[in-house]
Amino acid sequence: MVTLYDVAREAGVSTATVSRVVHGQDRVSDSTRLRVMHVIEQLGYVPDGAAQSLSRRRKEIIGFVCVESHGRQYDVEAMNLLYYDEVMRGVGAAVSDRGWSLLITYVDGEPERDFPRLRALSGKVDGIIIGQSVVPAPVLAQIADRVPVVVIGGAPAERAVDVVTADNRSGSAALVTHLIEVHGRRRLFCVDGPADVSDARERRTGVERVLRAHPGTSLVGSYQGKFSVQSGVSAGESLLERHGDALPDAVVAANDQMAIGAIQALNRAGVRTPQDVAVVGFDDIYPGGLNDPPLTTVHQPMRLLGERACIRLLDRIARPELHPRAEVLPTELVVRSSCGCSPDSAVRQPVKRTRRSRQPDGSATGPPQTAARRRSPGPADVRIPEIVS
Amino acid sequence: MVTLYDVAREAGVSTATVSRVVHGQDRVSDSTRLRVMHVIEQLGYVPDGAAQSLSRRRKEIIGFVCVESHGRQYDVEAMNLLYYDEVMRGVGAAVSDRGWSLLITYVDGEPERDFPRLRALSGKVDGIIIGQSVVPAPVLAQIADRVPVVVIGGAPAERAVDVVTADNRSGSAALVTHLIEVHGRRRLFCVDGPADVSDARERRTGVERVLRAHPGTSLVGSYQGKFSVQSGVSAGESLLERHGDALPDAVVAANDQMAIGAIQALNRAGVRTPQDVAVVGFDDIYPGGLNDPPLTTVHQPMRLLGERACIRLLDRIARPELHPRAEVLPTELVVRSSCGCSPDSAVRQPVKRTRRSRQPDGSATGPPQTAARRRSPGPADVRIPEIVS
DNA sequence: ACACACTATGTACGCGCTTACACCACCTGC
DNA sequence: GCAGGTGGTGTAAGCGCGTACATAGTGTGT
Repeated sequence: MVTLYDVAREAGVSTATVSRVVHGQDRVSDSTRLRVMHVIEQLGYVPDGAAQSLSRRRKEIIGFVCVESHGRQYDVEAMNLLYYDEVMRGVGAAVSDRGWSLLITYVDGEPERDFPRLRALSGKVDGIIIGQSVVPAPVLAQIADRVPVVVIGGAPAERAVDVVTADNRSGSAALVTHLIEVHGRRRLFCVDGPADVSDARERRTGVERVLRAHPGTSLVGSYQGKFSVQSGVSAGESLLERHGDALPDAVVAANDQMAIGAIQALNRAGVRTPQDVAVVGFDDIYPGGLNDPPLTTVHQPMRLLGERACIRLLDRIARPELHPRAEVLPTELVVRSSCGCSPDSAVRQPVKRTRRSRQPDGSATGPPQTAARRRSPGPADVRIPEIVS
Repeated sequence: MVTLYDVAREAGVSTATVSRVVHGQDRVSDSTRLRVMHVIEQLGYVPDGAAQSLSRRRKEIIGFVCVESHGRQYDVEAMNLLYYDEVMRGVGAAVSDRGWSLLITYVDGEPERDFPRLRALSGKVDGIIIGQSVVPAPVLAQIADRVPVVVIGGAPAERAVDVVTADNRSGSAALVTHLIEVHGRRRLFCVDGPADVSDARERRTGVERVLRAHPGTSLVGSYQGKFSVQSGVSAGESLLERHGDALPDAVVAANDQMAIGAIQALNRAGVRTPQDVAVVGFDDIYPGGLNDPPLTTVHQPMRLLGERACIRLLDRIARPELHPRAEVLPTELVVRSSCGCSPDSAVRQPVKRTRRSRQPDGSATGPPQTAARRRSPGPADVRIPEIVS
């Protein structure tokens, strides 16, 4: 292994000078610089990351905690992972823009294993990004006590850590408004997410609010799923069993996976989507557009979520005295066919904030600049046309 | 920040003893151990990763290089990433089983940016896993000169680095054999992958070998795509344009994305799959099963690929004197409907090695034990039934 | 009673790098 | 001619941890 000392000796300078050349900030005479650079090239010197971290007292690494459904359930749950993959890419992009690195840790929901893992992680990074409800709150608190933590998803004012989340409530409200006002749907069925996931609760709240504002509409029933395709299938079966005689005219699932599962179950029973029952999802994962029928859903800006979380985290690392904040990112309504719209009228429509949530620090965070700047061009900016259902 | 010294002072012992307690390997008296552990708990001590790495002369981190299509093309290419996400999860699982960590680096094909990034990466990890053709060979060679490197994918005997790959040739051969023998297809069209990706070349070779063995069959034409959905659409359009008067009866795409794209293009022109033209893919990415019609394809064991690559890498790190080897993992034929089979007869069938490839070290590597052990239960083990086309 | 083995613990150095500080040579202005 | 810069470079003290080696303490056999 080639070290700084080897380079220094070979170039006839001190280690300090080599270090200065490597980082190019301090003044070094041109002749010395050239000589040192030549030796570096020739010897193939690459600085040791561990030594740099130790010396700088900063590792320039951030940790990302990923959920991992192990073993048997893996295939069934596969799509659940799509969400985190997307977020991670956002984090990855933001991180490498700044020359930092990304350390991944997988947890599988087994506290015996997960806690030591996260604990060890906190000694290897300068900050951690984690999905909401990936680990229990007390564990999170212990970790957050050691290094800055940003939580992705969840209700804005939830915790004493930074939160970056999508505007779940407005998103599902927009979706239900579309079902009611454009397609005249009246009798809804909710496929909810797990009770301990506040994203899921927020989405349900959005539904209820719209229902309350529209006389003549009602919630026929609901089913609590687990965000998996399989639980969507179960939801569909439960729906058929309990309300087979008087089906609702729309199913609102708390995520795309469950919507896809529900469509499959209905389909098998001869109930057609969207003719008999409209079905909508949430998140806008990739396969949703490939589904038959293509899924109408709410786009959650997963990549941006990751980017913002990363930026927020780096900010906290640079200035630890800052108070935790929440940042709520806008969503988009993605109209495809499973709501009853014709395939031709596929559009994406930005969802406006229905109501500003209170922030932990009392301020109301608007959409960050990058939201608009980074949003992909094209369909997103198309105005919503007259939709013929 | 709480250090080893703080713990030692507080517990009234030396740092050596604390270190021994933390790692639990050397003998320490029970009373001392308990006292130290209590102090550790109380102070919330977590060892500093950088210091450990430096001191041990081993970072216990492995690097994974991920491709990242930036900007505009992002949405279109999205599915391309599914492959690496899956592989990465395999690597992640193997890595954390052993208590090591995973450091992710994204490259975007811009050598100016990529090379310094990889160079820096090599100073932060003990070894690197990278997809074939992610970076040019010379760059790879430079990196491999510094730390052990395992390449995922590619022809077995390709390089002076370790390779872990799926049996592309046998896989595509099995697919084409199925099309010919079960469905009586005779006139094929190939949608190839990029010329510099040897996975793609291998698949094409598999097709040709089967064609040669079956008199009366022929290759009507081919199109060179880029592995993206969009290029699959282009392939379909090109096919219609050039062979519209006498369509082939089957399209063999080098990956699922292009197969999906081709189906879309054919569909728009009123050509039905599989009635008019059968279309098959390769890889078995998740959305393929959701496609309309569900895609017949070859399952590439992406997760296992990641696991094996990781194990191989750790082996190389532990014993650097080992020679590079290639490991070829078996594939499975996944029969769904796009080949012409009925939806009910969906099966997965292990693909046997058609011919052993020569290995760099002269040995012929059979499927590793874990291949069979880890393969998910259920459909994979079902015998292939009589298929009615 | 003494040499020896064995266990429990402490001392101190090195891992490779950064950086505060010291130093030297040379220049400027009075 | 000399104080006071200023630019270029070297010296050396850590950063937090692991561990080889030294040491103290406690048996064991003769």
